[in-house]
Amino acid sequence: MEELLPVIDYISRYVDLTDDEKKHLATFLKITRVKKRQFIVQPGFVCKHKSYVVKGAFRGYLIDKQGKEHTLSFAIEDWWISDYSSLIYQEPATLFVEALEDSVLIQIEYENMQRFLEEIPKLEKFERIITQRALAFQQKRLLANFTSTAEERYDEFMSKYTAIAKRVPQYALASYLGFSKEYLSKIRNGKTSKS
Amino acid sequence: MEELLPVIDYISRYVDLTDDEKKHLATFLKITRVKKRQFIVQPGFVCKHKSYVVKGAFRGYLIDKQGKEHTLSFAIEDWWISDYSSLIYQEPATLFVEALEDSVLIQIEYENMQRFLEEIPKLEKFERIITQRALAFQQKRLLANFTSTAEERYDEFMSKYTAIAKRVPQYALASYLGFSKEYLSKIRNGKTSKS
DNA sequence: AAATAAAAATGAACTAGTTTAGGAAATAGG
DNA sequence: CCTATTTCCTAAACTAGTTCATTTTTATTT
Repeated sequence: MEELLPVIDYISRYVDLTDDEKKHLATFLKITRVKKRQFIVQPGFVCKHKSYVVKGAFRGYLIDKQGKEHTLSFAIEDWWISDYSSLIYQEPATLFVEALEDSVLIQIEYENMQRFLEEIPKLEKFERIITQRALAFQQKRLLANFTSTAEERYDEFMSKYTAIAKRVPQYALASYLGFSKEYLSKIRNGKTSKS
Repeated sequence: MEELLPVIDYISRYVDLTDDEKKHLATFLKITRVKKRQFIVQPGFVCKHKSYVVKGAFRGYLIDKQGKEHTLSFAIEDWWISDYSSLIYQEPATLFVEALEDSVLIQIEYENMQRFLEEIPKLEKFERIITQRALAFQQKRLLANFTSTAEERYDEFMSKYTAIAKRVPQYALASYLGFSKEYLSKIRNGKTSKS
C-alpha cells in the first residue's frame, strides 16, 4: 500500500475516495521496475496496462516505413503513459514505449480497469476527466504544429516543458517536435547561447 | 422530444437509460438549425456546446499566421463536433466550426452537461467512452500522417470515409489530409479515372 | 438562362526541411 | 582511467510538397 500512495493521491485529486475504496483500489494496482532501454509497450503486442510514472522517464514513439522515428509522447514523474488506442480496443499496439532511464511505474491492468470501473463507479469520473484532458492536450499539440514554425515549437517546448527537455536525448526531442535532429542542432546553434 | 430521439438513441447505445432518465436528459438538449457557411464555433469565443449532427455537414478548422487553413475534423449525420479543448476548459476557441450545408443539430450546453453528469451519473460512462474513442481516433489519425505518404493518406480516407469525401469541398479535404489543394488535384489526376 | 461567384485544375519556379556521411564530443561501463 | 558506444554537430546535395498566376469547370443567385 505504502508504495502505491502516489497514484492513489493522484486519483484523489479528481474524485473523493473513502479509505475503504482506496484499499479496494490498491488491490488493482501493481508496482513495476524497468531498466533503461527496456520496452513496456511494443508494436504487435496488445498493450495491457495503463502506467503511472513514479520515478524515471519514458517516451512513446513509432517507426515509419522508412525507418524514421516519430515521438508521440514523453512521460516523467506524475505522468501517465501507454498506447491509448491499443489499450482501449485491446488490439495490437503501433507504438514503442521505452524507458529512457531506470524507472518505477504503478500499473493498472486492462481487465482490472474494467472491473474497478464497475465496482467503484466514482472512478468513471476520474477516467472521463483525464481522458478529456489527454484529448485537449493532443488537440493543442496538433494546433501548435500548424500555427508555429519549427523554431517556435522548439522555444515553446523548452519553456513549457523544461524538466522534460533536460532529460530526454535530442534525437527524441527532435522527433517529438517534428523535424530532424540535424535541424534541431541548427536551431540550437542559431540561438545566442547563454552558457 | 420526438426530434431529440436521434441523440437519445445514440447515447442509449452506450448506457441503458430508463424512460424517466430519457425524459430528464431531453430537458438538457436543444435543436438548432444553421444555414450553409454559418459558424457554430469561432476563435476568440468560448465554445458553449457539444453538437450532434442530425442532418448536414460541418468542418472544424483553424487559420494559421500565414492565413492557411488546416481542417481538423469533419462531421456528418450521427457524428459529434465542437472545439474540444475550448469546451472542456471553457476558454476561447481556436477553431472555426462551419456548416458546409444547411444543417440540423442537437446541442448540449456546457453547464447542462455538468448538471446532467451529476444528476444522471450513468452518463459519466457515456462521456468516458466517447472521449476515449475520440482520443483513439486522433491518435490513429496522427499515426497515419507519419506512416503514410500524401497519396496513401488520400486513398485511405477515400475508402474509409467515402460518404464524407463526397460531401466536402476538395480544398477542405486537402487541408484535412495535410497538403495543398493543388497537390490533391495532382494526385487525383495521377489516378486512372474510372468515370 | 445569364451573370456571378466559388471551386478545381495546370504548370513552372521555389523552399523548408531531409538525407547522407563524416567527424567531434560526451557518457557509460568495465 | 581507458575504451566503446551513444549523442551531437556540420555542410552540401536533394526532394516532397508549396506558391503563384492563370484557366477551366462547377455551383449559386437573379
